[in-house]
Formats: sequence, structure tokens, C-alpha cells
Amino acid sequence: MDGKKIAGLLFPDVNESVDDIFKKYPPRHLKEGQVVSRFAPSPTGFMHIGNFFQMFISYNLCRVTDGIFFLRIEDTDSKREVKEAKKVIYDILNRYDIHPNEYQTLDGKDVGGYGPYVQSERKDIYKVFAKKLVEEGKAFPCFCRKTEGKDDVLKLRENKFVEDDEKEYDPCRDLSYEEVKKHIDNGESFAIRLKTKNTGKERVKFYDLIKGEIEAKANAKDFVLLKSDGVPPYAFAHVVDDTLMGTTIVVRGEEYISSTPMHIELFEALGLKPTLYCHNPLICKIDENGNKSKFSKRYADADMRYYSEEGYPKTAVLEYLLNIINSGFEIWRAKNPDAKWQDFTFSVKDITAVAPAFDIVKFNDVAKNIIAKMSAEEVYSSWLDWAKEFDSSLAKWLEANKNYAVGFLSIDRGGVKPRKDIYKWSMIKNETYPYMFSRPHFEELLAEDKEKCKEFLKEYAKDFVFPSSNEEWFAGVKQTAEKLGYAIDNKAYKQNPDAFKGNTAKACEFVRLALTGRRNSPNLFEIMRVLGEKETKGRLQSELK
RNA sequence: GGCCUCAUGGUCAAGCGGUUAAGACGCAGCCCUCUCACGGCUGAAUCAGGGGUUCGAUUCCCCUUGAGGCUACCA
Repeated sequence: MDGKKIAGLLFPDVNESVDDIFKKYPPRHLKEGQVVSRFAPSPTGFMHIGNFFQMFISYNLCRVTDGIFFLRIEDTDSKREVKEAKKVIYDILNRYDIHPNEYQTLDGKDVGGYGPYVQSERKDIYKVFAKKLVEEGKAFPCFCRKTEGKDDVLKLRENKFVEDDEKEYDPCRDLSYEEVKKHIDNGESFAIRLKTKNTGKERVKFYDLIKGEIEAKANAKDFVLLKSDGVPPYAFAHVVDDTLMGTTIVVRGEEYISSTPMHIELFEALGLKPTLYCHNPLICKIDENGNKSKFSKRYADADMRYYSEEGYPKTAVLEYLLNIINSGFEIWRAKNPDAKWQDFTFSVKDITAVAPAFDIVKFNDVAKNIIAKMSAEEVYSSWLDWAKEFDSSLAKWLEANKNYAVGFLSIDRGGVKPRKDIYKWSMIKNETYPYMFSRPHFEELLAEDKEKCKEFLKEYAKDFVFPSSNEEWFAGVKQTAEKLGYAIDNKAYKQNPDAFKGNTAKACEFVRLALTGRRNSPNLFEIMRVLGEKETKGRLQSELK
């Protein structure tokens, strides 16, 4: 065969053998059950929540088996790589306290013995493996014009569907040494393709940790191993890197199930044992029509940065995802309200095979519960951390008014039945406690009650003594109310509402409006205590002249 | 078009051939109550459809339907 001669022509400067490479990547010495897995994102400058979800499964698999979790940057598609995009990946992992055991630092230093952990720095390795396949007649150079991007592919596909051939052999698969030499001498560039041994009739079986055994049509396509720029597409890089790096379980999105037969054939062609696969379902979203649909980039919450910007506590994101990964977590959480999420026994067996819909309402609830368990001091400092990053003027204010802020964050906090009205830091100032930042306007909320309110507040402010207990405060309101003809006894009021100006609740509403500008708020005594005597009096007197 | 994956209330889901088909979020009502929240109680709401297998199917098999994915020198 011409394989050896052609390989020499194609890779004149590759002198190493596959065996030489393997010497540099000795097998890992693993304890029983230890998992080696990885997160292998492309640096696109954007981290999709589905990506993060997949990473989190992989991370947990390693974590619970005391295994090795590494980060490999898949920057093989030069069109897509964005400078600084790597940083986005590192920042997000950092934010969630996910620290890979092996990775490459941002300034290019490899941590761990199986690097480089960036694919663009591994080109020489891929060439050695490609050369071996060419030598053995299992791969060949292809000089055809390449397809450019998605639009071309779609056009191509339209025509192809008509033919519906079970195999897809490349025209260059049987070029002779002389023909190859002619192309090379012309200075033509080439891709390397696998020469599939299949005819389109064969079947393959493989095992998936989530789906179980999957049987599919074997690959029968001469797919590309090395692009004309010498860089491998996903399939080849995956097989070579995960073998050398000793990955035991590859966690990846369900979209890869269809290409797994290609990967299996490649492993076999190289005489290697395939890794175990764990194809996780893709997170969906409920669209405007109420249908489950792809969680596309157009949704703001598809971007992991959204959760940072909105100020969701990081454990809320993690715990909600754990919830999606398997609902056993939720039951465990109910039984162990104070445990750390890390104490949950995560198991692959329990991962759902169904594509889950991301439910922001449920997610908010998870976040609420987490924040409700925090102390006021903890809320304050997390909120401040968030503000430092996303709202610097608020951060300054918080630093200057710490006691006051901790004061209103303490309202109904702690104890067995804490308030649950905060689920993200960005809402505290504008949604939960706007009245702690400025005096409210409420005149427009009053309508037909306006005169009554004016009268009540005037009288209430006149007699007002800053209360020192909840009882004292309530007694004060009732006193004024009674004096003005409000019902103190609610039963009496219900029996004959027309005999009174209103009931105690109505009276409290006026005070509440003056203090908070709202019809509902936490306990008014608590609010007064945080506002202080001077501000409380000011608010009772200010708006309605 | 072909191939692959998936299918229990609105959502997340327990369930592994016999159950009054858990639980959580959401929704409705009641209680607590100065309002809201919290909490407590109650309620409405699910096995996509059709065939098998079986004494018996939500559970196993097949078909249909629906949703998603892949079918690039993207990942």
C-alpha cells in the first residue's frame, strides 16, 4: 500500500510516533471508582446555562468520587475564538467556586501533568495520530474545496436528502501516491479524512450513563480528522485528548449522541478503548406560546452572566441546577435544611433523561429560601459584594449606612418563620425596600380615602409618641382610631360597617402608606424602629398638608 | 428525507407489574393577622393516543402523535 509513502509526503516534519506520545502521557493511577472528567468549552465569550449545567454534572461526578476534574479549552475553531473569551470561562467557574484540578492559567502556564490544556497548543500531537492513520491506510488526504459555514451546509443538505445514500465516501479516498504527490507539488492544502471501513449497513452499540444502551447506525462517512489548517474538529480532538488525558467519563450534551458512532469508529481505528459517555439532556425554556423550546441565546437568562448581574446568590444557581439534575435533591434538602449542598449524595443513576424546562419562578423560590436562611449581616455583605461589581453608588451608600441597612434587613429575619421576599440582590433597593432609601409618595394611591387619611394622620401625628414595643405602637394607633370613630372591635365592624369610619386595619393602612408608600409591608413597629424617631415623625407629617 | 433521544398535573418530578399515582413550585379557598410575607389546613390539576404481552399495565413491547437533537474542514 501507498499509506506509508503518502504519510511521509503529508507530514514530512512529524518524527514522533504514537508510542512516543503515550510515553509522555502515562496512564493515571486511579483508586477504585475515581472518575476523571472534564469541562471542555469553546471560548466564545459567552457561557450558556446549558454549558454550565453540563459542567456541573461533570464536576459533581468527580467531586463525589474524589476524582479529577480538569478544564480543557477547545479553541479549535479559529473563526469562533474571541480574545478575552477564555477569561469569561475562568471568571464564571471562579464565581461559583468551581476549581478544576488541572487547567491552564490565563497567562498560559499548565497546572497538571497532562497538558497543554488548550487544544490550539496540541496541534503536533494530533498530527502524530493522523499520520499513523494515514500510514495504516485508515485515513487519507482530501484536496476538495471545503464547505464554508452553516449556510453552505444547509444548501448542500437540500440536495443530499434527495439521494439519501447510506454511506458518504469522499472522492479523494482512493488517490494514489502519484496523484497525492501532484497535488502536494502544486502547493495545494489538504484535510485529513478518516477512510471509514463501514458501508452504511452496520450497527454500533454503546452505553450511556443516563440513557442506557443505545444502538445506532454505525458511522459510514469519511469525516474530517484534521482541517486544512492542521487543527482537528471536535471528533478527533476529543478522541485523542480524552485518551491521553485519561478521561474516564465524558459528560456532554445530548446533541452529541448522534455523532458518537463517529467517535467509536475513531477509537477503534486507533486501537483505543472508548471512554464512557454521559449525555445530559438539554435545558429547555417555556416560550410565549407555552411550549417547551430550545433555551436559545435570545433569552437573557440563557447567559450565565445574567445571574451575576441580577445578583442571584451563587448557591441558588447551583441548588436549582441540582434540583433539575435530580429531584432527589429537593427531598434531601427538605430533610436537611441546614446542610451544605455538597453533602448531598449525587448519583448519575438519578439524572433525569428528560429535557427539563427552566422555571424561573421555581428558581426564584429556591433563591428566596436560601436568602431567608442567611443572617442580616450575611445578606448585607453579599449584597454589598454584588453592588461593588454592578452598582457602585449603591455600594458607597451601603458602606456608609451599614447599621441602617443591617437594621432593615433584620426585619422578620431569623427565627422559624423568616420572611421570604428577597431572591436577588438587585431587587432589594427597588422592589423590596425602596422606602428605606427615600420618602414615599402615596397621595395618588388614596383616591376616595384621601380626606379620611389626612384627618387620621393629622390626629395620629399630634399625639404620636415614638413606641418602644409593638404593643405600645399598636395601642397608639387604636387610641387615635377610636377617638376618630373607627371600630376597634373587628367583629362589631363586620356586623355594621356603616357605623364606623373604618376598622383598625384601615387605620394601620394610613400609617403604612405614610411610612412606606405601600399597602403592604412588614411590621410597622419594626419599620419605625429602623427609620428612627425623627424620620418616622417626618414621614407622618410630610405629604398631606 | 434519514438517523438518534425523550414523553406522569402548568413546571420540576417520585414511581421500577397490583399504590387512595408521593413531594416541591405555581394556582384557588380557609385559618393566623394591622397589611403583605411567613406558617398551618384544604382544594383543583397528571400517566399523549392506539394496539399488544399479562390474571392485572403509568410501569414491558410495537405503532402513531408530539417535542428536541444530529445529518459542516461548528462545537
